[in-house]
Amino acid sequence: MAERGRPRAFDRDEALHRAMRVFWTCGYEGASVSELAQAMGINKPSLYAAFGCKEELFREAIALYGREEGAPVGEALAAGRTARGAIEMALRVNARSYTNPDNPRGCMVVVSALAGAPENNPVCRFLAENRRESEESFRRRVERGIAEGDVLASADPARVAAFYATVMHGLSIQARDGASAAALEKVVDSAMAAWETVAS
Amino acid sequence: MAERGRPRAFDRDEALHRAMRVFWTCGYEGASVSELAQAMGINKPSLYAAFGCKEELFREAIALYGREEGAPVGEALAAGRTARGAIEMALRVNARSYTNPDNPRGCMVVVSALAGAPENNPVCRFLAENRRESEESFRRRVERGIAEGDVLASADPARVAAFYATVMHGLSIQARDGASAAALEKVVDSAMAAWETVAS
DNA sequence: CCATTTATATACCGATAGGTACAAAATTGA
DNA sequence: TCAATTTTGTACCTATCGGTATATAAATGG
Repeated sequence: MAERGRPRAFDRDEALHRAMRVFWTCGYEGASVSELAQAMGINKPSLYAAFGCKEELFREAIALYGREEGAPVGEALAAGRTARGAIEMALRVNARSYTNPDNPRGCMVVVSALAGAPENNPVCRFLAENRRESEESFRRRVERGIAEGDVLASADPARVAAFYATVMHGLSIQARDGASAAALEKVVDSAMAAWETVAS
Repeated sequence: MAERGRPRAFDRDEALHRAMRVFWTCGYEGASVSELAQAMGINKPSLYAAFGCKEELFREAIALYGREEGAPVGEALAAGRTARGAIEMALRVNARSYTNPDNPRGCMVVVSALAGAPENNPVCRFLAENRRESEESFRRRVERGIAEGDVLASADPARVAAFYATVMHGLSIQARDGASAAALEKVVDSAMAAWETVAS
């Protein structure tokens, strides 16, 4: 069970956290491997030995981001007693996260690779798939609301999900552009005002 | 008045159009100067002689984008007889543009440099400023609506502008992720349903 | 026809990109 | 103690990055 060779001298999880912040700040293409290694406090061969390649490191960083910043959103969605309350809480959790002074601005899944060189298309598609899944989770929550009776049976779950996903993604841009937490909360207020019409 | 030396063998405007499409597709960092020159049908020295440097070429491309894709939005804003109608039309014009099969997906100002390497921060800030101006134009249109009596005097123009700017920016992400024109139009329907509450 | 001016294409610049070879160091099992 | 295994740091690889020197070609003014 014990490890055989020379033990790793750095904390893999801590290093991944630091890499995540660099990608979150600079984006996938804007973060160089040298810069990543420096921020992680290791040399490049250690980085490659532990994480494979730049793209694999990025995918692990996104997975970590999902666990740390995305999980509270999923919990809010699940915990809300109505679909409306759940989606509102999910948006508010995001609004706080996007403007948290301890974090880079906006959602890492939105800001780190919206466009890129042709050879990096897999990274862009990976993030797009990630965003699609967020919208899916909104849709499923609306479906659950219909099943539980807190959403009209005539509502179109896909339409509701598309609208609130659009607002959520837009919040990342506003956050990057310097909007305050209070400003984003007001945007959420506005978006929720459409609920009765959107989910009808 | 006549030009003195050897005449330029390419159409500067046509070349700028082609550069714009490359930046729009790949983003600022994802578009290499070699790739740009190839798409423009010229060699790199011609590119540098005509446009200065990569960043200047990008800024000219954004200006061209504003003239071609942005102008109809400004016209829609100005032409609408009410603030509500004007903003709705602006969003619909964008929804069409973002999903136009002849164009790359989404708004070039949103997708081409949301994050980047530290040395490219000026480009990111330039685009952020561009987006801020879009939001400003929404705000001014709401103020005009108050002055003309089609918006309640109690409305908060900044709040209305922030909400619709958020939706507009979110539309770019949805478009990049493959949403259809019809899907984006439905999102606009949903956003407009919030008007009475947001502008009150 | 010739000097001047500007654009062209080729070939190149130093710097950095992502990624790795290699030898020394640090651990384990025997 | 010693072979086997893994990590470490240095130094390096090729390819490409943004950008340019240079010589030639094509125009104008005189």
